[in-house]
Amino acid sequence: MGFMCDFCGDQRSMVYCRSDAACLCLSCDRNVHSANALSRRHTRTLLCERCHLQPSTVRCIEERVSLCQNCDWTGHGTSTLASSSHKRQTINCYSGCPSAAELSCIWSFVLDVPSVNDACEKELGLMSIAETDLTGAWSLSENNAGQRMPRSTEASDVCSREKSNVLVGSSSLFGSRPHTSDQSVELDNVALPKDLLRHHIFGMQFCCPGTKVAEFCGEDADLYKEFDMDEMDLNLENYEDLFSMSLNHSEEFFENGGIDSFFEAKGLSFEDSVSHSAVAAEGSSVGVVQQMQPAYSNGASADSVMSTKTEPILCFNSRQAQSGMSFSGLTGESSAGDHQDCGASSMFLMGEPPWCAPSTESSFPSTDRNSAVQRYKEKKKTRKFEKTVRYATRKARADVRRRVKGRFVKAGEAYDYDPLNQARSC
DNA sequence: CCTGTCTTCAGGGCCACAGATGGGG
DNA sequence: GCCCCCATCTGTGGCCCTGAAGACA
Repeated sequence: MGFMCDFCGDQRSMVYCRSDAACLCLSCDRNVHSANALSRRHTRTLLCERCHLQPSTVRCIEERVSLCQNCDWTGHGTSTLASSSHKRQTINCYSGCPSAAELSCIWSFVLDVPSVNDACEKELGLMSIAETDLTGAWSLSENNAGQRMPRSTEASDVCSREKSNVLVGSSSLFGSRPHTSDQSVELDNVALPKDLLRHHIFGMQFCCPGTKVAEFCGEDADLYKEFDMDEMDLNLENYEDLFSMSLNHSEEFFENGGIDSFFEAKGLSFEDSVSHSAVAAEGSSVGVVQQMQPAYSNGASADSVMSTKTEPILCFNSRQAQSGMSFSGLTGESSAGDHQDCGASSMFLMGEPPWCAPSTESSFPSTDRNSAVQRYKEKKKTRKFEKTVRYATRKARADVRRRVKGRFVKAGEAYDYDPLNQARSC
């Protein structure tokens, strides 16, 4: 790894692929990762512009430089440094083969770099995307209180902030960024790049077996093929059971207690989205899909965001759901490592981000963060780790089997616990 | 600040037995 | 190739034990 692209050795390296442990220029990144479905799943992020060795996790807005955790910590971590108050923005990973326009949406600052801009236009080309009416039932969660991210941008810059929120994206919509449920931002009020939004929408639909890209995308279908996640093995055992519900019945669904009750009835664990990523899904008012899609399949281009050994446990933000059926994130028992793949988002889960020195230099309100951490801990405490039962018959038998101190006993022998009678024989 | 004690929590093991699996005839 | 028989393996839930981690004096 170094300053030059590991693949061509000719161009300046711009992105870091964790899966390949390689630094690549944009053109090689696209070439290498468009080879097959598996390579498209590799998550990449910008390369640290200081050490040129590690993937960057944060961009210092003041210095206009992308930094890895180490360099960020070195440069900003000490509260005595003036730079410690620099406003920083989380950089997240992406996968698939995004166009230059999409990259510029994900990393709004990318086009600040002339070489990147040139490479984008030259190697990738800009794609024209028809306007699509996407207003309506979408809602996206804002940053978690624990996030350091776009809060650092000025409040007056609503558009850019929301752009960052949503698009920094692979981990905003796709990724592992935690969020709180009570901080929703309606897209109606936000100027979102619609092309990328379409990716989120259709990318999710792609992953739904049987869904035809063309049905939704029309002549733009090709554009979204790169985000096609048909190959993904979702292994969602309760898929049909969960999502066979038609959106036509969504009103009844919510009247009956919404998603909480639904998950309870299904025997699935339900986690607050605090611990999970924000993944948008279609609202009923979009009126395109007839069935709800498994939100976590929307990992679509985020693929490796949930490095996808995921139990069929979905995270669903009920409040968002009630306000228009917008899904929020999910994965099952995402490990910290899973989140780390996507940059700093996991740090909220794991504790203090490197740049979040326990002092006041952060622009983020500590009370919000503390409350978010508190909520997360409470949720974690009460979280139910459901396990998958492979053989229902064995479970049924075990459920009625008599025991002594929790151990099964032979039929007819003395027992101290009978699941059927809750009685003791001795 | 260090040390010892207590509490809390997570993870693994144990048990019987029906069903799954694989080998041999 | 197909069928049958037999031995072995697997997985199921509740309780207990143990070690790690945190809280507290």
